[in-house]
This record gives sequence, structure tokens and C-alpha cells, in this order.
Amino acid sequence: MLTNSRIAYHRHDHKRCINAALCRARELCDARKARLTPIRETVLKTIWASHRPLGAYEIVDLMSQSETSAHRVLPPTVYRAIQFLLDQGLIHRLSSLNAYIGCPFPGNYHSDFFLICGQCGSTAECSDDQVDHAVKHAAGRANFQVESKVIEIVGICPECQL
Amino acid sequence: MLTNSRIAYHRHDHKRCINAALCRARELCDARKARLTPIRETVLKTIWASHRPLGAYEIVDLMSQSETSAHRVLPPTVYRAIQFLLDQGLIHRLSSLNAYIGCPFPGNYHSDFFLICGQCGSTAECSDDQVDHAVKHAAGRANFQVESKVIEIVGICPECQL
DNA sequence: AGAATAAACGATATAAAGTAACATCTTTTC
DNA sequence: GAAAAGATGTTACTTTATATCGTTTATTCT
Repeated sequence: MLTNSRIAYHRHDHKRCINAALCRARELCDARKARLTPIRETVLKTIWASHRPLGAYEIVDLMSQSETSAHRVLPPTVYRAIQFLLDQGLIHRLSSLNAYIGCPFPGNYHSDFFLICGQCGSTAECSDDQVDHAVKHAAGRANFQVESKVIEIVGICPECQL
Repeated sequence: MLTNSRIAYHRHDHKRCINAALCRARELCDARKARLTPIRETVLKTIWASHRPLGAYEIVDLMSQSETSAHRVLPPTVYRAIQFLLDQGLIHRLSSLNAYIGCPFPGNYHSDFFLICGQCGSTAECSDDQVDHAVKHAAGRANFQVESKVIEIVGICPECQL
């Protein structure tokens, strides 16, 4: 099972998460000749500010408040950056929250699901063959051909159980 | 595996689906002393018009166009009925579509997931212990305690594969 | 039956999430 | 360095959902 739950749900130096995410994003975009512009990078950085999914308008507000941007950032600007980051697999959308979260392992193919803590909001991404297989098997029994899945689990993270 | 995929994805007398759903709804609400008012029943019936999930505003439009209602039905009216039906487990919300679908087996506890045909839109509900177990197991490895899940699979239904 | 209470509904306004369209500016390509 | 492609700024708008308040309908209790 591939997951960042050990990091996301425990004390850690989050700057390293941010740095790693930005580095990998630059690498990936470079390799793909996709343009990680300042705006896009700022949106990615803003999303990576924590392990809690962020709504698009929260990103708008955070970016507008920041010193770096002179004038208010507008929704289409953020949504365009979000779309780019989604296309590049650098972030994911959580349908059940209308929110976005950074992908901890972009580039590698992974069919992922999310563990969303209902208490603190921290969300980990997981990729597990058994879950994948169970879903595909169940769908197969209905002769249903799987193309994509949304799996979002709400519960209590290890820290919030204490 | 509990599922209505055999029905939803194949020719069938859909009136029976509607009748069955309304009957079970009446029974359940009766047993629980919950009030299945005319509006609520109409919303449920409208949702059950097909096996395709319906957006709240589609319900608003359909109900407004119908002869039975003299004046335009307003969003809060529909949303209140939707909330009631969700509370009673008579319908489900599909987060990835912002849409609502009738539950084919209300009353029985079931941890369900959905098979959404990307082509025709028809959606079946499934409940499968193996999927359930795989998810719980994967979450457990992250010491995450599952409370609820959203599992929505998009793909091609048996009919649309032909 | 009739008052008191609770539940449901009507209506207006507004919040929250997301997009269309078009003008402008910047980068890349040839 | 001109043409084309890509990114951003700006305005307006669509879609989804909810808050609020006044009114009506149903239930309960005596």
C-alpha cells in the first residue's frame, strides 16, 4: 500500500513536504514541457500549506491576502491553475468536500483513495491493490467496465483518536 | 453482493421500480412515524423516474412543469424534501455529480457504492463485503477509523458495451 | 373540541462553487 | 521579428445550496 498517512497524520517538518512537492512539480512539468508559471506554482504552494483539503475560494482568499500579490486574485485565475494542476496530476479534487489537495506522489500511476479525518480535516492519500481489485471484481460481477473511481473515506485519524 | 445492476442496466418494467420504491417508502415512514408528505413523495417519485441521478434543479424544473403543481416549485422546497429523503435513507447523494438517486433497498443497512455509466448515465447501487473489507483493512493499516465512505465508480454499463 | 406545540411549507434573498467569453499580454516557434 | 500559441485579467453569469422569516398544517394534550 502506497500512502502518505504516516506523515500526514503525525508531527513532521511540513516545510519538507512543501519543498518536495514543489521540486517534483518542477521536475515533472519540465520533463513534460508543461509551464509551471508563477501563478500555478503559488496555487500549488497554497494547497500544500497543510494536509487539509482547500476550497477554491479559500485559495482565492489566501492568495489575495498574501503580500506577494498586489491586487486581488480572481476565481477564474485560480480555477485555471487548479485545472492545470489537476491535468498534471499534481493535485486531486475531493468531490465530497469540493476541495483540492496536493498529490504526495505525482507521476507514478496510482489509483488512489483518500482518508479524510472528520475531526482535524487532515487527509491522506492511499493506493492499494486490494481495494482496487475488490472494486474491479465487484463491478465485473455486474459486467460493468471501470474507468475511474472516486473513493473518499471519512473517519478519525490516528492523532484524533488519542 | 447486493445490487440492482441486473435491473438498472437492462430492459425492465420501470413502473414496478417506481411502485416498489414508493411502497417501501410509505412502509418505512409509517413504521418510523416520519411524515411522507405529498411534496416529499412527489420528489421521491421524480427521482425514481429513471435510474439516472437527478440534480436538485432538474427536480425543481420537472416538478414545476408537471400539471399537478399549480405554481412553480422553489429550490428550498425541493432541498427540504431531499434532506428528508436522505435522512430516511430513501435516496442517496452522488457527490461526484451533485445529483440524487433513489435507493433500491432502503431500510436494510448497507454500505454502498455506485456504478455510474459514463455513457447513458444509468447508475446501479452495490453493497459488497469484500470492497467494504478491503477499504476497512487499508484504512486500518494507517490506523484510521472508518466512519463513512463515498465510493463512486464511473465506467461503461453492460448495455453500453454492446 | 380547542388551545398549545411542533412540523412543514412559501417566499425572498443570498451564499458558495464553478464557468463562459473576450480582451490583453507573454512566450514560443519559425 | 512576425505569427501563433499559451496564459492572464476582467466582467458577467450559471449552477448548487442555504439562511431567514412569516404562514400554514398537523399533532398532542387536556
